[in-house]
Amino acid sequence: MSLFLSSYENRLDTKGRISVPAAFLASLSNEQFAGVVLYRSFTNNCIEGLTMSRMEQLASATDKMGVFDGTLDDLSAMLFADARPLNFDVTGRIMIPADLLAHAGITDRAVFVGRGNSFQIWNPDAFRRTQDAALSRLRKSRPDFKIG
Amino acid sequence: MSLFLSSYENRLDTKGRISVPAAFLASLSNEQFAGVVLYRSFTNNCIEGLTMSRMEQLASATDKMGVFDGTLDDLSAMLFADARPLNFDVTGRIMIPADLLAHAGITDRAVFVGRGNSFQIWNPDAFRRTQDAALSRLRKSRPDFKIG
DNA sequence: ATCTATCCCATAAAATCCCATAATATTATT
DNA sequence: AATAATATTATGGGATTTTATGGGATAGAT
Repeated sequence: MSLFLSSYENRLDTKGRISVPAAFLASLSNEQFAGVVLYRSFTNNCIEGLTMSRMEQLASATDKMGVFDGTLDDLSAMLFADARPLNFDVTGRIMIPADLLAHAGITDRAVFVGRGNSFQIWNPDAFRRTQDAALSRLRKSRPDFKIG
Repeated sequence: MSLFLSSYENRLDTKGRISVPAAFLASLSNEQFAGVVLYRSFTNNCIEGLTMSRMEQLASATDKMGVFDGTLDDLSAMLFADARPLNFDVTGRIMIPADLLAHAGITDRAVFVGRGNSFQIWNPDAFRRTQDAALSRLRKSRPDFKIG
């Protein structure tokens, strides 16, 4: 599966539609379901996004674990109940449900944020704030960190 | 995987394109993704470059966590959000996004600097300065280390 | 009938293709 | 070793395609 990388800011039109970035569409092109699955993040004021096949992976993972782990069971129950499968239209746009937009504080613009195997959708200002906070946290905790 | 070695200074054209050095293209020729992944260096005023397969390694390493609670390591979250996958054009050029150029202070020329498994892209003057500084640091710490 | 979602098409901006040419390096020839 | 011939690499620019976005028309639900 190809990764979700980078961040793309797009606009919601008057009908509430927003273009899924072309790079993300490419990552989703070999999925059988022509769309994405969205749900409210449990930890942030943002929307979480997954592919349908990843959703299915989660289902089979909880099948095995759920009986032994109460917390996991609660979480997955919540996730499945909350999840919204959304089809792309012909030009690759989706309509994000109003309650998700409200949860993320999104009105007219939104950022699609790559997270590797998943992605998030943020209010642009909120995202910038969180990124800055994460960066200074990183600099404080590992001032000498190296990548690669 | 073959290494990124040596440094090559190239010019950005009016459209913002720059040729990836032929030696680096050769190092990337057996990658499935015909391009590179760039991101702002967190520690220097330069751009970091990786192969896509290296990015995928990182993704599978972080895949274990964060499936349910959305928690990723700050570092990998930053990386995924910041990483720019850039395809080569037919002649082996890329377009470096404007914000990366700004971060590295690059206008019309840039140096591709080999770093073994990764590489960096620098403003030529800034690179020379850091190289000189590193060299004199080395000479100070080991007074018997002589070149030329 | 009114709202809402989806299809369909239009358009502007930006990215990419494709070909041409300049610069450099490499090889062959004397 | 010097020079010519050739291949490789870097760069420039017009033409084409992709991408994000806007909006009218159609169909289905309430």
